[in-house]
Amino acid sequence: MARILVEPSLGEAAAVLREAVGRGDTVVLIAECSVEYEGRGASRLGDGERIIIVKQDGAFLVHRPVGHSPANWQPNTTSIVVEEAGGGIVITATRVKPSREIVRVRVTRVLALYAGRLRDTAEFIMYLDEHEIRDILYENPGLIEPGLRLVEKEKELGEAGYADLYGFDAEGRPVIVEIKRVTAGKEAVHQLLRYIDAYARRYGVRPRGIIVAPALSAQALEAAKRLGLEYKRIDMQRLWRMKKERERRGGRSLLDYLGGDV
Amino acid sequence: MARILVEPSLGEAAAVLREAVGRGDTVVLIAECSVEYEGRGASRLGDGERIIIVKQDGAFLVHRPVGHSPANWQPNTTSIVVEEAGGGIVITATRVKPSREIVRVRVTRVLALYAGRLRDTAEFIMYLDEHEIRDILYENPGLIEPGLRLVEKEKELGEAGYADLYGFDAEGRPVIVEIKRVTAGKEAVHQLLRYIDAYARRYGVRPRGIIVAPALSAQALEAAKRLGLEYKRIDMQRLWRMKKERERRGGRSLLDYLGGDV
DNA sequence: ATTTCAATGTCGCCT
DNA sequence: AGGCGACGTTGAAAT
Repeated sequence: MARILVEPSLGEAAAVLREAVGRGDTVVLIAECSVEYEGRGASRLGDGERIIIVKQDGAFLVHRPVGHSPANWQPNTTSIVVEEAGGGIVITATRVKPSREIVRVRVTRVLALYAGRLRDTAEFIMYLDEHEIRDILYENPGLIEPGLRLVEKEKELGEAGYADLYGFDAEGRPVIVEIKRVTAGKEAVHQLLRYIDAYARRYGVRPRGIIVAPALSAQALEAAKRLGLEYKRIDMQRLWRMKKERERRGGRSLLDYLGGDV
Repeated sequence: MARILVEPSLGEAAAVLREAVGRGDTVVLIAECSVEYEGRGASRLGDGERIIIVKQDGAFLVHRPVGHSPANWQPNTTSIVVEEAGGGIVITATRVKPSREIVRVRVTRVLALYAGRLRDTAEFIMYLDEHEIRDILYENPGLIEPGLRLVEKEKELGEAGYADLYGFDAEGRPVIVEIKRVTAGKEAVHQLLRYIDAYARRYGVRPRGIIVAPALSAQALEAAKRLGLEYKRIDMQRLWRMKKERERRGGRSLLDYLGGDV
């Protein structure tokens, strides 16, 4: 059964907190606290009013009243210990695995507390990540260039890594494609260059290299030009609309909707 | 004044929620909901019990009862709109800035609601980030190599970027150092290579290149060897101890305490 | 278990 | 405002 406390005493809050954590329930605290972290790095955060969350799998979060990301956290906590010490509640979340890391929260006042088991079994579905974009382009090479024939996804190129797409253009020259779903920077250019070089070393032919992205930074464009690499702009919104259209109409090819270029 | 509601009606919750959001207060909802997102990507999440947070700067989070990261979120929301529709509350968090993005939550049942203004003005201090490590190494070049003399931090190398450290070894040869505070991969090797090449082009001398990191992946080590680059392992724990020694802050670290009590 | 790469990455710094 | 690189990045997939 869920428990909700409004401005409880620290002792009361500690008791409910300890029991809930022991049962593996979700706990949400609105509380004044300070936080220390030591592990890969180290941090200190003085007193303030925050949202503290202990999840059912031991995930631990301290959120300040502003900002998207937590001030401190612990992803897969091996142990969460609740103690009363020095007129406050001390919550210690310890993780050992990749490296030993500790988050310690000292709670000095509790404004509100929720403790209970949340039921959430729904499936989370994500659309149009890079993987899906690659698949769409692989099946519709005309979106990149007329006459392009793609023969491989994730082409292995030794220590250089894996090229997103590989194929041959209308004139039979090998083509390597690097896809970015957001504005590409120069690291994308250098990544593509590594693939090109690895390919050239292995096959003795320098392939064309094409960066496919919704945009390319000025410096990256400059670098690409200088290095003989190409850039093909792709409209993600349009790709998204085409995907939805295709799903709605029941599995027709994107090529059916190709008026001109993308 | 803070408001806390326990299993309120949807109308009651909506009213409080709307008012709190309008005032720019923090709102924490424990509620059954479904979530849709469309923007750079798109996602769907069916009904389940979750923690919904609206922060004072408009940051918006939907947390499932497990996992460290939010299922859906909105970092810097331009607008948050609360509506009652179809027997539920619809919260729409819209952002326009980098690209138009919408998160829409349909709340079907509210288990608990907190709304209030949280006061948190404390400073967050982060220790041992890459910047600080660079400074420590700059002042203690012997940690990298005996006889090393460092002359510049963040050495500008044109379009290649900025090398972390630059100096000369005991024999007077130029040295470029790339620092990674976690295990370095091959992108670190290639990054260093870019600096080396840029330096060689500009000064007509090929400098030594040293990757300083707590570890180097096998492939990266292979690549470094082949490319004539060097690797110097650095013990982050030791650096941390040196830093504390240097600052003479007094008081032992959390890890020391934990090491003792286990 | 390690390595690699994408991410609705976010965040901060700097131009 | 845009580019760039770090992050206690996290997370997932592949080796």
